[in-house]
Order: sequence, then C-alpha cells, then structure tokens
Amino acid sequence: MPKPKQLKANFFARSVHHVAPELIGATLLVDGVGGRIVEVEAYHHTDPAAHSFGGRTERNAVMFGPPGHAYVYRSYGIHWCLNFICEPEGSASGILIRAIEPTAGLPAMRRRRGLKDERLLCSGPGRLGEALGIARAKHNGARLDHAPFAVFAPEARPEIIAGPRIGISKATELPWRYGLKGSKFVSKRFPEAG
DNA sequence: TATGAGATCAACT
DNA sequence: GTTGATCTCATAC
Repeated sequence: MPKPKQLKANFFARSVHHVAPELIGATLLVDGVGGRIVEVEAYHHTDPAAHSFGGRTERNAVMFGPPGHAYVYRSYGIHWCLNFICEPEGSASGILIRAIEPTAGLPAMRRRRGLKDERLLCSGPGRLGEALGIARAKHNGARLDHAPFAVFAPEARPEIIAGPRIGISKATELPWRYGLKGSKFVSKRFPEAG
C-alpha cells in the first residue's frame, strides 16, 4: 500500500464545485476515527440554501474565514453537522459532509452511536457527526490539515454520481450533491439514470 | 416501503 | 413564535 497523500489547506482554496467531487473517495479521520467519504453537498454563497446566503452572523462566521477549516453547526437542535470551508477567504462557501464509509475506529463509532449496523453508522450528516464525536466547541473553525482532523486524497479516481440535494426547501433543483456510485453507505440512494 | 410526529436549539421575523 | 443542510420510532399498508 502506498502512503496516502494528506490534503493541505490549498486543496480547499478553490471553487466548491471543483473540490466537492474530488472529496468523494477521500479519507476523513477525526482523532484517527473515520473512513472514506461517499457523499457530500456543495453550498455556494450565492445559493439561497446556504447558511451564508443572508450575510454573516455569529453562527456562520467561520464560513467567511479562510478555506481549509471546519464549520460545525447545530441541526434541528439535536445534531452536529460538519462542513469544509472552500474557495478564497471571504467567499463563504462550503461543503457539507453527508456520509462516509466507516474504515477506521469502528468500535469507537459503534460506542458513540449505540449501533451495530455498520451501514447506519455514518450514513447522514447527523449520524456522521455523532459517530466522529463532532462538537462545535471542539471543532468549529479548526484546521482540516491539523489534528484532530486529517483528510487524505483518494487512491484512485472513483466513479462519481451527482444529483439534487436533500433535506432543503430552497434551490432544490441544483444538482450539487455528489456521491460514490454504487456505494451502500450514502444517506439516500441517488436517482440512477435508466 | 411509506408516511408522520417528536426531540430540541439558535437564528431570524 | 416559526423554521430548519436530521434522525428515530411508531403506525399503516
């Protein structure tokens, strides 16, 4: 096995539409726990569904900061969701990590989730946040190329599929959800053509 | 398989 | 007071 290449901050300093598909197949670790990214969604600041669309607030402040950092927010009052900030500083665009295929630290994830089913461990932004132990106090604004985070490039270029985003009420027609084709670990199956 | 309600917090009107 | 980038459990086919 060749040594995997760790992604640095400059990887994220590009358009979310370039970075998002390239994250599919990459490996995300938090304190050594995580796995292969199989599903993400891009949120551009011109997009009505993005948290940054209405301007800077206390919650979304890190979206307006430099790329290569983590943006963590509370969803529906219960879940912590993890985003990667992209593009040049100030553009306030990011990528929501929606699902990973667990490969490292399975026991820790099972313990936090209280589940045995590997497939349901990280198949959704809220589940992923719980399995990786994500919390705003610990991870909001943290660098993605420093501990406890580590992101590694895919070994080979995976087959990627795109589709409309999930769980939002605005701009639902934009096909900015990306996934690993055929993966059983996505939060919801992609509408396959044909 | 599909639909519906509850949980629970912070931003926003 | 309402809404949301969600998940789980219950109930109905």
